[in-house]
Amino acid sequence: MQTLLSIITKQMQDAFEKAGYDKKYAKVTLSNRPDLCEYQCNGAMAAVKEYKKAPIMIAEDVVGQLKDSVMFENIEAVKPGFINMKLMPQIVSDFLTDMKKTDNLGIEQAKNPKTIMVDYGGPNVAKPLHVGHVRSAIIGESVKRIARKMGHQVIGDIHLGDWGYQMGLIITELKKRKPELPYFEEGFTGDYPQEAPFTISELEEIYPTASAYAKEHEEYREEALQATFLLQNGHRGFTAIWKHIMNVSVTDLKKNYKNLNVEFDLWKGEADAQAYIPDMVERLKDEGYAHLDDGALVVDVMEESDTKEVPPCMILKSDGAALYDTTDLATLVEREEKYKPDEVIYVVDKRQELHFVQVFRCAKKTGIVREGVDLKFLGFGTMNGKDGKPFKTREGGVMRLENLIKEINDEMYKKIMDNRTVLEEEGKATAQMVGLAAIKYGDLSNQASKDYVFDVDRFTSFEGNTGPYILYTIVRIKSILTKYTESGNTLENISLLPAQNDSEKALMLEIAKYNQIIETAFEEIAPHKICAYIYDLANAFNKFYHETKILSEEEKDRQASFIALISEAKEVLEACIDMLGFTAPERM
RNA sequence: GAGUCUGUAGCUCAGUUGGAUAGAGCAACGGCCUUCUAAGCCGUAGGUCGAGGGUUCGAAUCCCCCCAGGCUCGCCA
Repeated sequence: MQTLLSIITKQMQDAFEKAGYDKKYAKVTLSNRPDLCEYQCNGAMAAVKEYKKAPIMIAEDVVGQLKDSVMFENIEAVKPGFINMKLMPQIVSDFLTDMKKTDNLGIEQAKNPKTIMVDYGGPNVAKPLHVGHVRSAIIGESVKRIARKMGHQVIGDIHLGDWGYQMGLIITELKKRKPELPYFEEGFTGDYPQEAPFTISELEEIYPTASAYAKEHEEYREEALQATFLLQNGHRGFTAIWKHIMNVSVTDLKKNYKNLNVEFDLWKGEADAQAYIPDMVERLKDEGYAHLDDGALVVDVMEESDTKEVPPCMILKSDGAALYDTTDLATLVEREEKYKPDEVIYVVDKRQELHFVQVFRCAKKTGIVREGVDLKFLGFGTMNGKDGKPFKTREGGVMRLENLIKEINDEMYKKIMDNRTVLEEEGKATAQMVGLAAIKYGDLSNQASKDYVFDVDRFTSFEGNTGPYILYTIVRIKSILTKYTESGNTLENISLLPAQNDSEKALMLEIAKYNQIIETAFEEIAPHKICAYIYDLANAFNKFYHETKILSEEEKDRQASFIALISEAKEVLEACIDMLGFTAPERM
């Protein structure tokens, strides 16, 4: 259904035209002076140049056309030329009633659904997830859910880093430790063991050890590079090890992402792109896009409008090896072939922007993607500690995601047990839900592209603009609804009456913004706008809650209307947090 | 050096794309629980929107120039 804003704008456009002005000036916005009005139009001032009239006169002409409209409780032209509007309570309550009747709380489904791929710029296997991975997962998950809510088909791909030098390092270190394993036996033709020769915790230790050792020892490094080369060229034993690494890692990653309530449709990685590289390289050469420069095979991607030097996109190193430009391009080849996406959104660290500029230009220039495919870079900022520097543990190491989550959950559990008397089991489960909300809301409420400060103390304090505050609001509503039905009432067939006071109307107006907000959040790929919205909505509810005694209301129709109202508020809040990627408990 | 992003209350952040008196939260101070969860609500205080210039009826927002900081700048990913 239409947004409330567009319904009002339509009225305003008619009024502008009837009054003899161009309707392009009839843009209506939310009021920035809630003390004066609910909606405003500033078009009269913009129209001054064209009509050479005082803005207040234009505004009055327009208002004259709307004086008798059933839509407005009050509409007036003010000082320089503002048009201030207050809606009839009936209009607002009717809008909410209509909204409730739709499947999606009024969100218009895309007429031509797009296929959108979300690339999470994947973590490397064999390395534990750390805080750096959390943003990509959280933001990507939310972007995915928002797009789905709008009716698009979305495919999330974790895009693992599973095909580089790191693999060679692990193989080399494993050979050093357990040379007797059959993977290292020349000419071995039997079956390799089913079971991996390491556990996840061993794997997580092997990689950093090997990496550090290689920096100090030249011949070890050479061996690792050689192992990488052999793996990439199909060495049987190494491929078997690689599969073990993948199995062990992916199992562990799945567990971790599950704790974050993050899901991927595809668990593809760089290795999957490998098969597409040779043909792609051949084609780029044959069709004259690629040329040799300093021994490396590159595609120029400079454009005339560039104010700086944009380095060419590098397809093959001078030793003939592929690198990450290559992999990302080959991945696009694969995606074109299998999924034909209309849009690909890369949710990766903003420091990789130049790399993606190169890849996008190269993909378009060489026809790797079809004409019109929208390649988007959603770069996110660094998660910093209180000192403003990249987030570290107290000891100065990299904070593992697992530990971060545990720290938050423990803190939460303590708080819950202090505040309420709940069973241990329920306390634990609630702590997880609230902890996740704290982390995700803390992240998503900032603009993705900016660095932000992850302050554990602040996030676990749970006052003010936080995820737990939102959950708390939902829990309050649930509690009332439960009590209402327990005393023999039903939630069926209750109807919403026009608001009788300011806080009730304010709550209705907030709820009514929902479809508008989600549309904007989708278009701008801006989950933080949803956070800002539900914070306002929660505030509006809590104010209403404070002023209105619902369960003791004696007039039954009025009470039912209150129930219908808060129930709809709950639906909107829950739909929003679902798009942010967390859920609310029954109690907290 | 070049490019790019950022700079808003003591701290952490918004600011509806040029509108009215720049808003929240935390921290500080004061008030509200025999009544639906006080993780809440109400109030006080806190600002030269980094500095300066320009564009116009009107600028945190657009342009120019400085200042400070972050990040990036071909064979790592």
